[in-house]
Amino acid sequence: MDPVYSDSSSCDLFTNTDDEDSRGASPRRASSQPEQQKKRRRGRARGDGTTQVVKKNRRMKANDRERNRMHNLNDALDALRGVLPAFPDETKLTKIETLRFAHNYIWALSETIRIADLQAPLALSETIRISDLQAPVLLSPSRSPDSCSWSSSGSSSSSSPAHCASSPASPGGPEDFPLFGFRSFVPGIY
DNA sequence: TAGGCCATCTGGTCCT
DNA sequence: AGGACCAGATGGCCTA
Repeated sequence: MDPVYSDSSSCDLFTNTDDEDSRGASPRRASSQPEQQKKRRRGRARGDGTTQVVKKNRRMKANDRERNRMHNLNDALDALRGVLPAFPDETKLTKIETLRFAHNYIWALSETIRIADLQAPLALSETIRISDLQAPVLLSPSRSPDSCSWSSSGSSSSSSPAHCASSPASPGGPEDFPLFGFRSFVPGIY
């Protein structure tokens, strides 16, 4: 039953060398495999002794690579957390929260730029607050994604951030930029 | 204790 | 053939 060799030795190689599996964003997986085929076969791939050893070796190498890959992914996520506004309570954003928050944040910034462009002379000297924005930037203090709601008034233009966002009213406050204060959620980004 | 999040293992698929 | 990517499964940890 249990997962085979959980072989601890693993964790030592964080050597992120060659990084980035770069190869860019190749649109893999273009082929949409039939749903049914998604069933995984968990059966023992039986084999004779020698091939088993070879397979085990291959598996261990693949596990290492996969571990590294996930570590790289987590590093990237950490880097993303690093450039996002920090939360006062300094609790670490979860992965999904990080992605959603980044999504909202980018949207808010681009919206700020857009508005600044519209009212050019004024905007330069004035900080635009998220609450000034038309689109919903809704931040929920709780973690439950359910608490999200679209308060989008007036289908304002640009691409909606598909998110929930900010403490509704609560004008002023420490949040000239409310995004700093709470977590935001996107019920379903896409 | 249930539920959420996470790390890891694993096998399948695609690409080089 | 081997590596990258992906998604399902599993188990551990933590919190309400």
